Amino acid sequence: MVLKLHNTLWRKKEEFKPLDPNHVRMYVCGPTVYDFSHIGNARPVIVFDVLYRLLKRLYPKVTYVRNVTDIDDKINNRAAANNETIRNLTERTLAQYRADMGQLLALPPDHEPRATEFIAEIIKIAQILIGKGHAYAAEGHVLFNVPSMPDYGRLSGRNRDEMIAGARVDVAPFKRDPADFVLWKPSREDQPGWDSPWGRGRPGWHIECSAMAMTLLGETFDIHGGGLDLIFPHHENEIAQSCCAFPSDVPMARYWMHNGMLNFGSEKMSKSLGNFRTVNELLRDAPGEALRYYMLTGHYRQPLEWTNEGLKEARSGLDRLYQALQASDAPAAKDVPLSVMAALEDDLNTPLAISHLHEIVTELNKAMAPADKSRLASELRSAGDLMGLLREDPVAWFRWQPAGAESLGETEIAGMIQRRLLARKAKNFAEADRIRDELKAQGVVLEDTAGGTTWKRAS
RNA sequence: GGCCCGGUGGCAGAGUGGCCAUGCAGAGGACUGCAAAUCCUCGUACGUCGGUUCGAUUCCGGCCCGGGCCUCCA
Repeated sequence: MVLKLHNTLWRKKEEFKPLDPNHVRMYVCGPTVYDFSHIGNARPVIVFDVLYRLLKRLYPKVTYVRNVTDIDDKINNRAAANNETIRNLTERTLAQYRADMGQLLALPPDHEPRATEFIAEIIKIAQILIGKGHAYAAEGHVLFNVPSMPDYGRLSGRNRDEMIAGARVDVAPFKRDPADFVLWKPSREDQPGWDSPWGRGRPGWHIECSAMAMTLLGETFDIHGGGLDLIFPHHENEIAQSCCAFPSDVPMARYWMHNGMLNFGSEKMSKSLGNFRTVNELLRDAPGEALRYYMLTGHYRQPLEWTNEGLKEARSGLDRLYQALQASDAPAAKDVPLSVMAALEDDLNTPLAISHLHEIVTELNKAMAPADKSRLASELRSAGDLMGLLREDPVAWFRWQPAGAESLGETEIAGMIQRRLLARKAKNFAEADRIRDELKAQGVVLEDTAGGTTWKRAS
């Protein structure tokens, strides 16, 4: 099998061939740290985490970079509104982001560079671009001159004239061309800024990614990922900056991958529309793994509708997998089942991969021989590993409750189960059922099995 | 207005030129003191109108509907 990925550059799937088979390099646009991440923000994190895990399995070395934007006007405004320092806001938000993404079982990237640590490189690239005639300084700004790049618009498939025709943004008087965009802009005294050849200022939005990717991954690398909504202008402009500064026949990255949007009420979930649920609040409704599973039940390029019912279904689906896993504690197999591998290698078809997980479960549930059970359980764990699923202890999975929940303690439950056992032995089923009902009212469900009585918390 | 995506059974969501997705929910059955879990069975799914074809949900075209980008956005 070969890995096939959808490349936005040509809008089709193609075989993945790394520039260096011994070292795959991937860059994904990360968060602007000024507020809680909503579940839509988590989609690329989860999707590219699966890709990262897959690449690590297929290649000897993978370097995954996900940046942190810690210089931005939204940050400035929020810090002022909160009456806290910018540093405090960005540190606090980043810590929250890392905690949330960890709950979603996303591996930390190899590097999480911050824009503010790459100011020197940003200035350097701006200077190179000016030197090559692709950018110019004007009134304390440095602007990228779009007409200087003949094939600008290749990624997003739009040309300059269309953009200007549809542009709803005011054109600053110092722009030579309406499509020109900012590489560097001046800062007022009360705004964060760094000294530069053009005076005290700060970087524009797009250039930080060019600077960080170039520094950590090189002038060209394999995969650049992010949300569909970043194709234009963000990624288009990254390509413009990087390609004009460091000419190459590779448009910055060989493979440009974009995840679809999460919908909430059949509209794109977004901060500006206000129709979002933060990861943090959702973690009070369900385990992070359920959020992750839900995300992977849709193909990453398709829109995915986010609903409370959907989250419940995701939990039920995982319940089935964990239920089956209780048949054997055999460790993960070395090899991932072919069906699952093939699905993931086909442009990360996670919904198909999950359906194969369920097929393995059906087989496992039917298996009688212990050898078959342990083989299938270890296959299931192995496939789960590749997708960042099923690492929890099944018993713990079924006893999950939100942090800080006040409910019946385990010793109390054990005591009641003991009393019920005695009642059952005495054939006092009325009393036994009374205890069952009492526990059920507390959200505890009992299961009588051949091996004894176990309990779960109802979801 | 320009440029892109989509419309699959009650719901979610893959996929394919002719045969099975898968899960959740529902119905019936097996098992069970009860329950849970599990297994088995079931529901004539592919927006619409044409075209290509021996055959189309799958390919092509028109139409209708929905969404995204063009402005900060994952």
